[in-house]
Amino acid sequence: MSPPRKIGRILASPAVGQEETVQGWVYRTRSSGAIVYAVVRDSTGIIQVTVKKGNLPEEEFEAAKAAPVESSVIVTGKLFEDKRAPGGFEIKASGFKLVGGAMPFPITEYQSEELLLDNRHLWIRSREQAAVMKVKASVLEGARAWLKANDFIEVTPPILTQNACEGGVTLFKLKYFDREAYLSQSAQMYLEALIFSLDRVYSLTPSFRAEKSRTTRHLTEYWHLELEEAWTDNAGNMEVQENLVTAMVEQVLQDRQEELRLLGRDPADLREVRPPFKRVRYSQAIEALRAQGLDLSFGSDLGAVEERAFTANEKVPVFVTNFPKEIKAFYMKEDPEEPSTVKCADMLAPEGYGEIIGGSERETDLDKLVERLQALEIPMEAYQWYLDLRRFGSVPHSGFGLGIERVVRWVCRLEHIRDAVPFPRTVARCYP
RNA sequence: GCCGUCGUAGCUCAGUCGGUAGAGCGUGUGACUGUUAAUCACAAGGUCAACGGUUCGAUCCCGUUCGACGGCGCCA
Repeated sequence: MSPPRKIGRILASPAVGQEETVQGWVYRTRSSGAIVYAVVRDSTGIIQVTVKKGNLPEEEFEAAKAAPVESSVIVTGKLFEDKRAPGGFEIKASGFKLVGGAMPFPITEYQSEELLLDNRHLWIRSREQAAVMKVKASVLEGARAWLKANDFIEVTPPILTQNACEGGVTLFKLKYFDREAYLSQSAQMYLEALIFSLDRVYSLTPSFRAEKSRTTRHLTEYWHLELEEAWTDNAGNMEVQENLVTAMVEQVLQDRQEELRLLGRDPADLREVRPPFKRVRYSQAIEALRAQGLDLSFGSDLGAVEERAFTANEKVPVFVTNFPKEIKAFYMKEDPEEPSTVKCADMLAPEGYGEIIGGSERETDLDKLVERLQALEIPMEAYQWYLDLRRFGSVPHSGFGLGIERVVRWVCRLEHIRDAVPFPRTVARCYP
């Protein structure tokens, strides 16, 4: 016997008059005396089940009448087309089996953000949350498919580390037996080591940042797609970035248009995402923003306000390149054509969603690296293995890190990044 | 780290110019054979975040603490 059809399948190819079985959860019930209307949901959709007294055993009718929201049920009955039913079809129940009852569901009509976050383990049953998770799966699928097709090898760097990759960024410290260690905030240095045997590598790992950031684009734990390739300069790496992001978006467009619409994102917006993306030098960006009336000088970083102003009217991501050396990480390569800047690129999502990728060509000169580390007063002991990479057959190489949830936030038009992950970890929340 | 807003029923909120509190939703009971976040009737449900101060009297005024949310900086 074949398994019962999912609701989405039943609605996509309705077999009117045929008996169907639905395994799902009570989404909503209404009762009108001897008729109970139970809207049932599963992972694919919702359908109305009409339960009439007399059409099924008395105790099953009573069970349907009393079933609270989110009770799990198995319903059997024939499918009918009916304009009065939400979605246009309904199942007239000949059987209604209560599998698991439910307490009064804490999430009802109007709810505060706090309650929804406290009850995240239940809130993820909502259609919006489910849609986001499906889009995210397609983003990851699209990324992996493109990377495989382009000869990037997935590697598995450690999460426990003793390296503070970017100096300034705060780390989660933990006890590692009788020593200290940190949760990784970036796999970059490990990926740099791996290119010497594998050439083109990437990793998909959680990254952890103990930043006390209260914003709509920061998580303390997020999924980080990092990539490193040997024999490539910053310009070549930017092509990888725009092609990869385009592939992610294309996969979403292929699989998840219905979910996008549910979330309020018009798929047509995303069809405009194609390489090449616009490239703007930092100095030009500053000028353009000044022309808009913003008060900026060369050397100040682009903040949230500036990023928003710069990309508000874009439909496609934009690269900003050649940031001043002082405001960027120690491992970024100086640009010989403009030595006050480094060969780096930030990819900014359109519509003001902000940075989704930070990438650069890496400094290969050992002395310059040491100099930068000293200037920033970064303790050198933990970096000896990293400096070794410049001592043994150093090659030009470039790479970047991409925040998966930031991409999902943009693609799904989410107000807050925490909705791009089922159980968000932020500065104020580590539960549930 | 900085700035701001909020905490009253299970939930969303109103309210008390300082005299111990109300609505809607949800829940319970009953009615209803075509509902669309159904409707109608009745009922239960409160240490007004915690602690301290002022006061005859504080949920309300003042202070402290805790919690939550929003924004900045920093980043992906």
